[in-house]
Amino acid sequence: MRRRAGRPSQALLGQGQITRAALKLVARDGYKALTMSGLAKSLNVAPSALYNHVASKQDVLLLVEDALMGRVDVSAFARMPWAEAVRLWAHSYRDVFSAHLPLIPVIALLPVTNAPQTIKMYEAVTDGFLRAGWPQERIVDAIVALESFIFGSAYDANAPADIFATGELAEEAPHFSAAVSLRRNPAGHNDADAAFALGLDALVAGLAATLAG
Amino acid sequence: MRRRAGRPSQALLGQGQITRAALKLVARDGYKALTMSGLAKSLNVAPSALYNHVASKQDVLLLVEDALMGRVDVSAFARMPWAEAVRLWAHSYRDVFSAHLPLIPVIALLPVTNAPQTIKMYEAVTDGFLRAGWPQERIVDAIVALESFIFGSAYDANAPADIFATGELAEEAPHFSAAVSLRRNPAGHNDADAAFALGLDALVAGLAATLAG
DNA sequence: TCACTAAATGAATAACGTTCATTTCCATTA
DNA sequence: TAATGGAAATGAACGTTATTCATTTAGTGA
Repeated sequence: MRRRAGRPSQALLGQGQITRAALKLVARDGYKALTMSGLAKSLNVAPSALYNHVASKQDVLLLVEDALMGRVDVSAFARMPWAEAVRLWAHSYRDVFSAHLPLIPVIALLPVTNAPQTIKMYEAVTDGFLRAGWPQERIVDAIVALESFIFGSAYDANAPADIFATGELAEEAPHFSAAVSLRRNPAGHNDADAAFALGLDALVAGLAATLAG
Repeated sequence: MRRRAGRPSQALLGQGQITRAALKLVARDGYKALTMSGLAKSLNVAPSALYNHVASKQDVLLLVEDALMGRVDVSAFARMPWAEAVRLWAHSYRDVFSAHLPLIPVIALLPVTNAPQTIKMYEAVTDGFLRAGWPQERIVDAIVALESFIFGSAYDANAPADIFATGELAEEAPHFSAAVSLRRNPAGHNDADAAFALGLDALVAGLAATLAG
């Protein structure tokens, strides 16, 4: 299904073009606007034409997902101690997908086969774990644990500020309501960032202790 | 919008009935089958009749979500030390929503107002944290961090076994591929459970250290 | 020039959530 | 008893959605 090399004219569509158009569409109008019709229109093409290059809309989401994985910064693993590198990677990972929540089920549930950027990222992270002395057989579990936290935190980063407002039922949950109203964080940090930092520090410290023990 | 008390016959629909029917439908045929038409049919009613008791399908999901929150076991907080209670609660929480992935965006993004079971759960958890000596102003962040990990782990629990199969690109990620193939866990535990246990232990230990420090 | 093929088209379909005018049926009031 | 009011059910309709299919277009190689 790859496109031939020597085909100068009439080369309208391709997976690359579709991916770029989808990214642009999502950046401008969000995922609600990422429809096959809208995508086709942005490429000046009929919706059905997309199906010559892509098997389904899921396929489009996979292409977009892999492209975004290339934006996750793994460079810290090559130049920093493990704990600090994990923190920087996790922050970058969360920030990228906070703006792409609908992709999280795709990442979390679909095989990485044929997702080169995704595999590349995992390789860089694995390298960092190996250099830190992690035993091969625990590395994937550790990465999965960190990823689970990151995905959940990406959701949390998009939660409205009043998500824990108890409303009329406040009297039935006095301790929780009090804890919610006392939740105040350092200037410049919103609630989601504080919870993310707290959990990430705990997770990294706990994993380091596991490795040492 | 509450139903009157003395209305014996003709009492066809109500939020309670809708919630129960939706839970039954999902348990039998999954979330793909939870459509307004299917839900109405299971209640022997026209689809439009549902809108007399519910504003939207989102509303139905909210009702289901709150009902499920009642199934999360928080009893350990009343009878066990903090670390062990958190572990049991987290396991129960993950297990409940592993079978209800489509609800995770709903839980993570929508206010808890008018979700009594949800608020009840948070109150029980908050109580447990208070008894363990946590300062009020950190409790919500700690719960949010744990929840983020739990939601992500619920996704992971539904991932196919071959999710990390690198396929044709294995040569470009040798270290990762090796780590994936060495990922083997004790009998009776699948991969997702091992990663969940590893991360949960690390998170709990790390949070305990934060509290102590 | 002629076939072959990749790729675009436009019409069509089924399923979805949702709206709305209308009707039904019960409980209350006159 | 008869009339009234209102909650709730109906069935038809609408606008989107992803996806399919037969058909046409146009460029390439023989």
